[in-house]
Amino acid sequence: MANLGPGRPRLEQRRRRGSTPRAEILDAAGELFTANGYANTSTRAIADAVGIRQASLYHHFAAKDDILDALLAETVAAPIELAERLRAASEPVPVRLYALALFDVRQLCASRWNLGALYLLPELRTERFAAFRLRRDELRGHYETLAAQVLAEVGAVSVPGTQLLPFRLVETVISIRSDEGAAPRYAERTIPGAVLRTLGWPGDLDPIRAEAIVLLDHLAMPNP
Amino acid sequence: MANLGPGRPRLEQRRRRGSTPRAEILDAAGELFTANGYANTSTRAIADAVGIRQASLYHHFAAKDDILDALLAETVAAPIELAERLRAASEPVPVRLYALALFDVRQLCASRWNLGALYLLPELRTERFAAFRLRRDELRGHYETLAAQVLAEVGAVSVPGTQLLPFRLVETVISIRSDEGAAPRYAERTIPGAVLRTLGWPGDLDPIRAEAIVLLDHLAMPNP
DNA sequence: ATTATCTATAGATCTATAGATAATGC
DNA sequence: ATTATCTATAGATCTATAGATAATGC
Repeated sequence: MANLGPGRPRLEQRRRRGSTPRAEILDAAGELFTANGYANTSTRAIADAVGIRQASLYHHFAAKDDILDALLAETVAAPIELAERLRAASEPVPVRLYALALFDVRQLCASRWNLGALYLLPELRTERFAAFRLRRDELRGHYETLAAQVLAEVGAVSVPGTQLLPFRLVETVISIRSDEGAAPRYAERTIPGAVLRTLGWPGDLDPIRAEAIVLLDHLAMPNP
Repeated sequence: MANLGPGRPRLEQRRRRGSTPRAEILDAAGELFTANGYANTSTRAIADAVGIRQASLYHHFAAKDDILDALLAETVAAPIELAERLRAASEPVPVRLYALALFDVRQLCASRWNLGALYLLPELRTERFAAFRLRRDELRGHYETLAAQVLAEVGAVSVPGTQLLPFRLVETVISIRSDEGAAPRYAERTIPGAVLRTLGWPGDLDPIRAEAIVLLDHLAMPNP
C-alpha cells in the first residue's frame, strides 16, 4: 500500500519480491533470464515485470550485464564463505567435503530461480565477467583441495582428474533442475554421497551425513 | 577451385568444412552458437561466416531454429544408436554401461564444437524442440536402465536416484570443456570409471575398460 | 537538493519474404 | 526447368541517453 520514500511515484503497483527497487529488478531478471534466456530477455521485459518503465532500470543498473553480474555473484557468495569457514574446522575431511556439497546442493535446489543455468552463457567468457569467473574458480579450488585430501586419506591409487569430479557432480543439480523443472528431493542425499563414493571413500555414509549436518548447524550459514 | 553444380555462383569462396551448403552452414552455426550463444548469433553472422548472403540461408533452412535443431539431433544420434546395439550385447552390464559412457564422453570431448552447451538453452523448452527432447530422453533412459541393472548386480542398498547419476556425470564433460576451453585428456578414463564407482561397483576398473573398448570396436560405431 | 521515476527518441540492429539472376541439366 | 544464389526491404525490435517531473528531506 505505502509508496514510501523520495522519488516520483510509479505508475504501477509493486508486484515483485524484494524491498528495494534493486531487489525487485533482480527478482524479475532472475525469473526472465532463467525462463527465456539472457539475450532473449529485453530490458523492457524486465521493466514490465517489475512495473516500471524501461529507462528507469538504468537508475539502478548502468547496463544490462550489471544485472546479470549481480545475480551471478549471489550464487557463489554463500558457498565460498562456507568453504572458508570449513578450512578452520576440525572435523574429518570427508565430513567437511560432505558439508560443502550438501550446502551447495541445497542452495542450488532451493534457490528461487535456477541461476546456475546461466553459468554456461557465452557472455561469461568476456572480460566483463572476469571477476565472476575468478570467484567461481575460488569455489572450485575449495572443492578440489578437499577432494584431494580425501583421496590422500583413502590411499587407493586414483585415476588422474578424480579430484575435479565433486565440483562437477554438485553442479549436475543445475541440469537436473533444468530438465525436470524442479530439483528432486533425493538430490541432497544422493549427490553429496556420490561425491565421496567417486573419491573411493568406502565407509558408511550415514554417520558422515549426520556429522556434516551438525557442522553446518554450528557454522550457522544463513540458509538460502 | 571448382564451383560445381547448378545455381548462381557465390560472390565469395568456400571456406567452411563440409561438402554441401547445408554442412557448411551447420559448421559455421555450430561455431557461432557455441562461441557467442544462439540468441546472440544473427542469421547474418552465420551467412557471413559461410560466405553467402543472409537471405541465402533460407534456401537451406526454413528458419533459424531449424539450424539449431539439426545441430542438436547430430549430438544424440550416435550414442542412441550405440545404446540400442548394446541391448543385444552379451557382455556383462558394467562393461556395457562403461562402453556407452566411454563412447559418449569421447564424442563430447572430440566433437568439433561443444554443442552440448546448447542443451540448457531455454529455447529447447518450447514446442519446437519437443522431438529433440524426446530423443535425449531416450538416451537418458538407456543410461538409467543400464545403471539400474548394475545397481541390482552390486546388490548393496543404494540411495534413491543413484541410477540417474551416470547420465549426468557423462554430461559434466560439457561444463568442463566449456570452462577449460577444451576437454582434458583424462576425462575419457576418469568419467566412465566414476560412473561405475557411483553405482557402488567395487571391482578393478581396468579389465572392464579393456572389455568395453573391444566391445565398441566390435559394434563398429562410426567414430565422431 | 536529492531521489526515483517518467516521456521521448536516436541509432543500430534482426528475421523472414519477394522477386531477380546466373549457373547446370534435360 | 531446376537450383542456388543474389538484391532489396518490411516491420519489429533493442539498448542506452537526454531531459522533464513529482515525490521526500534538509
